[in-house]
Amino acid sequence: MKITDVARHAGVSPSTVSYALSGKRPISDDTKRRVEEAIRELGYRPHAGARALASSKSNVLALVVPLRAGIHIPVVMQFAVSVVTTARRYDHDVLLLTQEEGEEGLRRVADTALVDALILMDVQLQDPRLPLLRVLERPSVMIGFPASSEGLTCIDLDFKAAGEVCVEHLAGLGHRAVALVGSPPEVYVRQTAFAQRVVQGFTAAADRHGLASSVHPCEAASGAARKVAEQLLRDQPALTGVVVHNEPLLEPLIDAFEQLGLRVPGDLSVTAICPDELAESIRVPVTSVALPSADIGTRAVELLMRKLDGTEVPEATLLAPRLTERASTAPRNA
Amino acid sequence: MKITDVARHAGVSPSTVSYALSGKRPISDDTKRRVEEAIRELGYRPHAGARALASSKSNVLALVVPLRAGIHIPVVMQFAVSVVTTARRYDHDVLLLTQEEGEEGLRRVADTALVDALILMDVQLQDPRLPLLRVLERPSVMIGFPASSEGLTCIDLDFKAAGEVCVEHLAGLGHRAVALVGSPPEVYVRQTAFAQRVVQGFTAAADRHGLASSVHPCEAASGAARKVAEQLLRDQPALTGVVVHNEPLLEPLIDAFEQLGLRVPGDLSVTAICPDELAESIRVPVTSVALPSADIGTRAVELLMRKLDGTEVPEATLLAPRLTERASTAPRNA
DNA sequence: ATGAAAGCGCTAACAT
DNA sequence: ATGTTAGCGCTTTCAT
Repeated sequence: MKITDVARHAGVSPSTVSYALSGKRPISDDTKRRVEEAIRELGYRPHAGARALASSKSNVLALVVPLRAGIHIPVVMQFAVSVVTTARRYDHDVLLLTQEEGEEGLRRVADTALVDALILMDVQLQDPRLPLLRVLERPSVMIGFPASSEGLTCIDLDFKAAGEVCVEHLAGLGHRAVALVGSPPEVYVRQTAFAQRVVQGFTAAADRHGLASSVHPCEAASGAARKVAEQLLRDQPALTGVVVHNEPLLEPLIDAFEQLGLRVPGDLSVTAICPDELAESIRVPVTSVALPSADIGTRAVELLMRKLDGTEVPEATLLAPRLTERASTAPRNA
Repeated sequence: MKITDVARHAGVSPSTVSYALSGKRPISDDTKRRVEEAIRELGYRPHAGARALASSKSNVLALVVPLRAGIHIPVVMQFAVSVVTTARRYDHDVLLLTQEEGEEGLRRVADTALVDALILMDVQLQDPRLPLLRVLERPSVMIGFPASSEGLTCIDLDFKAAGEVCVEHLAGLGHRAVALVGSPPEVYVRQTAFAQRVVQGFTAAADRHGLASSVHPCEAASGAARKVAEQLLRDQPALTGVVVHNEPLLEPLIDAFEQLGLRVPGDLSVTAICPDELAESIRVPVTSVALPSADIGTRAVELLMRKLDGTEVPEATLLAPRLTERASTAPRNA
C-alpha cells in the first residue's frame, strides 16, 4: 500500500496525495475529500523511512535518560512521559537512549538522521557532552544547567531560587537555625548542577537572613534517616528548620524526627524540594517547592519544536519556584 | 557524506561499501580495510531512513510503558533500561510509547514501518490490544500474560509460583495463618494478570497446606500501612505470616507491625515479591522472591530478535521464582 | 570478489 | 489547483 496506490484510487497524482497529507499547498475541498477517502479505504500509512529520506526529517526526538546513582527514578519517568506526550502533540516520536551510550550514542542517532533533535537530562556542571552538542548539526535542549551554557538551550527549575525560597519561608516563620538534607554524596561528587545550586541558594539565603545553617548530603536509603536525624540534632542543637532535597528520604526523615521526640511542625518545621505529589502523600503533608517534571518536559519539547522551526528561543529558561504551604511548617516556638 | 562518497574515496563501488558494512557477502581483506579507512576518514554514517527504505528494516523496537495507577515506577524504568541496553547489543534502538496512545499508537508505528517489532508491558487478562497484535505484520513480545495467549509471545515471572513459593516457605517454618498484602485495588479491577496470579498461587498453596489465609488488596500510599496492619491483626488474630506484593508498602508495613508491638521476624514472618534491591535495602532485610526486571527485559528483546530472524520461539516463557531467605522470616514461635 | 543499476516510497521542485 | 519527475541514500538483485 503506497502513495501511488492511493493516488490512483483517488484519481489524482501522488504529489497531490502528499500535499493533501501535509497541507503544504492548497488542495480543493473535493480533491481533499477523495484523497482522504482513498486513504481510509485502502488503510494507507506513509512509510516513515521513505518520508525521512525524502524530507530529511525523521519526526523523532532522542531522549537521553540518566541511570546514575542518586537520581530519583519516578521523577525521571515523569519527565519521559511528559516528553513523549508532548512530542506526540507535535507529531513526533521519542527514541529512548540511556546515558550508558554516552557521546557516541548521541553522535550516532544524530549523524544517521535517526532523530531530528535531542533532549538531555541530568546535566553536569562540566558535562562531557557539551562540546558535541555545539558541533552537532541538530538542535538540542538540556534539562538542567551546566557551568557555561552559551550557544545551548537549557531549561530547569531555578534550584538556587528554590533553595532560597525554602529558607526564606522558614526565616519568615521565625526560625534561626536551619539545615539542608541534600542529595546523595555521589550527586555532588559528579557536580550535578541542580544539587549544587540548591546548596548555593540555601546558603546564600541563610547568610542573608543571619541564620545558622549546615548542609548534609545524604544517602537515599531510608534506613539512613534515623542516623541523619540524630546527626542533625547533634550538630545543631538549636535546629528548628529543615530543608529536604532528597525524595526517598523525606518521609523516613520526618518519622525519625518524631521518634526522637520532635513534633513536626511543633518542634521542627520541614520544607522540601520535590514533586507535589510526593509532598501531599506523606502522613504530615509537607510544605514544598514543586519539582514540576511534567511542565519541564513539556516545555523542553516545545523549545525543541521551535528550534526545529527555525525560531529563536531563549538560551536559558529558569522556572520560578512555587512554594506551597502545607502542614509541616509552623512559626517557631516561643 | 554518503555511501557513494565513501565508495569513490576507497576506489570501490557503493555496493561494496554496503556489503563491507553488512558482511552479507565476502569482501577481500584488502578492500575491507580500504573501505573502513575511507569511512573513518570521511566520518561516514549511513542514513537511517535510507536504510529503512531500502531494506525494509528500521532497526527500531517499540516499547510501550504503562502509566497507570498502582504500577511501581522504578520497576518500569528498570525494564525500560534493560530493554534499551539489550536492544543496542543487537544494533537496535528503542522508541518509547505510552499506553495513552493505545492501539492506534501501536498500529501507527507498526504500519508506518517506524519500528520492526514491539514490546508491551502491563498486560491485562483481557487486553484490548491482543487482537491487534495478532493481525499486525510485525512480531511482538508481551511482558505479562493475558488470559489466552495463543499465537502471541509472552514472558514474565511465574507469579502464581511466586505466590506459592512464599506460602510454602512460611508453611515450612511452621506458620499456620497467612495473609497476602497485594497490589492496589485498581490493579485487580483492571484484571492485571500478574496481580491475579499471585493471589491464585497464594490461595492454592495455603489451601494445600491447610493454612488459614486472607487476601488484602492495598493502596501503595505508605500512610495506609498502619491501617492495613491493624486490619490484618483484627481479621486474623492468629496471623504469623505475611506475603507482601506491593513495593512501596513493604517497609512502612514492617514498621507498622513493629509499632504495634510485633517483632519481625520474632512474632511475624514477612516475605515479599519485589526487586531484590528493595528487599535488601530495608531495615529488616526481607526474605523475597525476586522480581527480575532486568532479566525479563533482556529476554524479551532476545525473543524479539529471534522472531525477527524468523526463528521459532516458545509462546510462553515463565521464569521460575527464586526465593532468597533474609532476616524477615523465622520459625513460628512455640 | 566486485560492479552496475534498479528500485525502496516519499517529497518538493518545476511545470502548467 | 494539480500533475510530472527528479531525486533522497541506501540495499540488493543481476551481471561478470
